[in-house]
Amino acid sequence: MMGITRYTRILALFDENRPSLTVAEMSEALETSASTLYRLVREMVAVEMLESTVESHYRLGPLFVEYYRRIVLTDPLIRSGTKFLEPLATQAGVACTAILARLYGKTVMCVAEHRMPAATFKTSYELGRPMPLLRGATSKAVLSSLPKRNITALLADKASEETREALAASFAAIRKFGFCETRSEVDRDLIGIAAPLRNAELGINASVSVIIEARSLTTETQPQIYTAVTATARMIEGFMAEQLG
Amino acid sequence: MMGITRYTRILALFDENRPSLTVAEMSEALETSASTLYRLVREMVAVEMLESTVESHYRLGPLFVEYYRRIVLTDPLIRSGTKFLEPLATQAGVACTAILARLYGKTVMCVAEHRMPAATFKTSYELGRPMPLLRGATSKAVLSSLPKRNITALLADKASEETREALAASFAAIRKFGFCETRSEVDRDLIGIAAPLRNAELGINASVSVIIEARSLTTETQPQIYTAVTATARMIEGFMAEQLG
DNA sequence: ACTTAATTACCGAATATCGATAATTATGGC
DNA sequence: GCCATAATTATCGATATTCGGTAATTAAGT
Repeated sequence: MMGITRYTRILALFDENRPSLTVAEMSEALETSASTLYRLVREMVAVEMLESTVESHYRLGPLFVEYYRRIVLTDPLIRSGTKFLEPLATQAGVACTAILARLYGKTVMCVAEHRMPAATFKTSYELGRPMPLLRGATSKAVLSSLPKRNITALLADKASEETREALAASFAAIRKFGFCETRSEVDRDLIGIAAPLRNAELGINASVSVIIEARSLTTETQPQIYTAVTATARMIEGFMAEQLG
Repeated sequence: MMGITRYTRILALFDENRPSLTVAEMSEALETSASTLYRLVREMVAVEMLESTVESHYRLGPLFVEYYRRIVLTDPLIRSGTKFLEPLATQAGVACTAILARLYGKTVMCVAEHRMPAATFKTSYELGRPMPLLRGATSKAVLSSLPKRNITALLADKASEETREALAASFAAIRKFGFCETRSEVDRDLIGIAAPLRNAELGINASVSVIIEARSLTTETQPQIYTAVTATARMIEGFMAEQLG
């Protein structure tokens, strides 16, 4: 075993379906001696990546809440964009969830969201959940504004020649119209409408989107939603630029 | 250098005042060779604890957003309690911030909050920020419901003999009345009103509080606030107990 | 394209890790 | 509160990894 993966292998065991584990369970899952795991777990508890709880189980610890807070306080996109999500949802004029997502290394992730009480449907885009790169308006809008070489690097192992060309065409369309709309690409009967958002100086490639039910999109609501999304994107970009100082 | 602290020392450099650093800056701050730091940073970028950004700076990465999500989805307290914060704030009937905090190892930390739009004042209790153990209604309420031996262990190195006795008395009072009220102990001219909250089977020791401005607490508003806080605590405990299955 | 800075590769000495076993400390049941 | 049992920590030698200096490579800015 080597490096930081000693620890991240352990962390990866904890998720929605497995909120807590014993050392014996980790030992089994990772095929590593209990002796070693007790030592690693002890280190992780000391730095609060894990916490010891009842019945010799361990859980994720407060370090993650603390560093999430640090990200919220320091990330230029989150700082500039979060406050516009509620107004965007209102302006859209239909039951929707407004989200802010960004490219983070090789994944697109939702970093802030505002769910209207009326938006009762369930979306896959959830705060902190890594999303597919090539499906959904949110992801496509992010990629569309990337320099070509970054796109090729990202897609190198992901897409065939033809899908790559299809994607290039759709990215060109997004750049032309200023937004992207997809239907049922991520969740059945849901539509995503997203506008790209970037700041080259800060190295941020992102998008702002609204997710609505397919039946909410009519010739009447359409223009209002498109305008709201693209206008919000420009606004957030403006605020990010101000933050440079 | 040894163990996990190799990595956490680096993470600790990132905060509100230092959103991003170069390897040279880390090298300076940690008195470690750039050669070593480049290797460690590379590992951390690979697991998304850090992300590489413009001008050879590095930032905190998406792993923390992802694991924060996992905590939100799995922590019994957060799952049971968050939805009661908004009703609590409304029931309190004055401009307030409602928070859910818990003992996490050796620190009390706010794990969920609901700020009323009318609550314009600034509080030190913020999501993810470690709080002092011995000051403020929120922390005291958490400690008051702890078994005596745990309290002594926690206070071992923190308090003198006399403060320990004073604390023991205040904890007894909290247990008797079911809630705790402090004034200007954490933030000047702010009052915290907190009720303890625990579930022994889940090993959770927590509290639910409202923070208000001192002038909001009158003989008229008082009973309503006390009732709302203590009733909410009972309710959340009930929901946590249900989650055991 | 060219210059400079950033990042990775390489390598020997020093150090930490692994995991089996033994010792200690919590924990749960009376 | 005491005892049995499980959980956790300590020990230790062989082995693998880390450190950091320097060289090679890659990326960035002009």
